[in-house]
Amino acid sequence: MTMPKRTPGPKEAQGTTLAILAYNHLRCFEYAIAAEVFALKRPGLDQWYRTSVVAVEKGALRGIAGIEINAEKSIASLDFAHTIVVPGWHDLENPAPARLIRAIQRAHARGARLLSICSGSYVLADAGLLDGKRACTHWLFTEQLRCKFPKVDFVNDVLYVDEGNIITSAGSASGIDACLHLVRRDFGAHVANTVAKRMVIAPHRDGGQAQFVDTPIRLPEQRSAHRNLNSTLDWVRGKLDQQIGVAEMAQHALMSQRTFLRRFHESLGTTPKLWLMRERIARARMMLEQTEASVADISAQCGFESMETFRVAFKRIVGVATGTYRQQFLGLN
DNA sequence: TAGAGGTTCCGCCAGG
DNA sequence: AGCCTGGCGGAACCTC
Repeated sequence: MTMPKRTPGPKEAQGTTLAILAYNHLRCFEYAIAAEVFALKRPGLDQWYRTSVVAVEKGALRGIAGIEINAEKSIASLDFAHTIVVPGWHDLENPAPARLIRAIQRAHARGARLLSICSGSYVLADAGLLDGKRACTHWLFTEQLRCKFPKVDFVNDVLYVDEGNIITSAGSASGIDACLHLVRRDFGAHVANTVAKRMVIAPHRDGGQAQFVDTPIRLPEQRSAHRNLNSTLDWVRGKLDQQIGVAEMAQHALMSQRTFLRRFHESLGTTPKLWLMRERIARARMMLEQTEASVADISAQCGFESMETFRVAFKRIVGVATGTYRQQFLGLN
């Protein structure tokens, strides 16, 4: 995943009208991801998205595998949506209808946010909204879309790309990561974690889809290495307040440092240091949201050697300063 | 902001 | 021959 260019924080949730597009040949899994995250009632929360399904074509819509969808709203309602979710488009040779493209362009022009899942980025690229921006799509389609839209910087080593008002996600399930990212932006890490917990998934995955491309079946000894790695990650998570180096992690995983780095990258698509930094920052976000601890205390409890290091790392990864982040979160409640 | 010192990452290569 | 592992060295990065 990439660093968000802009992380406006929970205040952004003031505009919570969200539209999920539905069309014939709809990819139901991606549609269901958005419905599960955004449309499900969250009784414990004061604020949540007001979600509706918007039909691109008239009449009952047919998703893949024979599912029929009767959407309550039409394209005209997109003019009132603060956020529009575009599930995977069914056919890269067959562009989205001009009415939809125009509605999406209008929405973007007035500042609405767009989130695409999988090949949904084709629709956004076709609308010209990704020109000059980084974006991603399913790794199967990356080359095709690069040729079709040379002005778009399609990357294939991430789960999603946050370009502020436009978020594009990679292959199908990475839509979950992108949707949770948006929830995190709007309502904070605690709410995003709660949603993830209810869905029984990890609140945040590191690495990209590169790790899923042509991955061979693991040999028994590799599975054993994978188990060691998981156990080491749990071990590290249990002592985030302490200084841990790659050498110690490798020792715990019963591997040489060099092999540990290889296994780590194969499994998580990132480096131990970067992973550890994100784990520390994730804990810091939770503490900023849920406790009144000082920044100095949080810095120490999250394993940062100095407050300065903590502040710089937090700003780099989250996009805003610690104080601003806390203020924005408290301002929501 | 610059620079020193430490750490991490990765390409290369030899050995099993 | 092909694959995996681990050591080495240098570049890049981080921290103070």
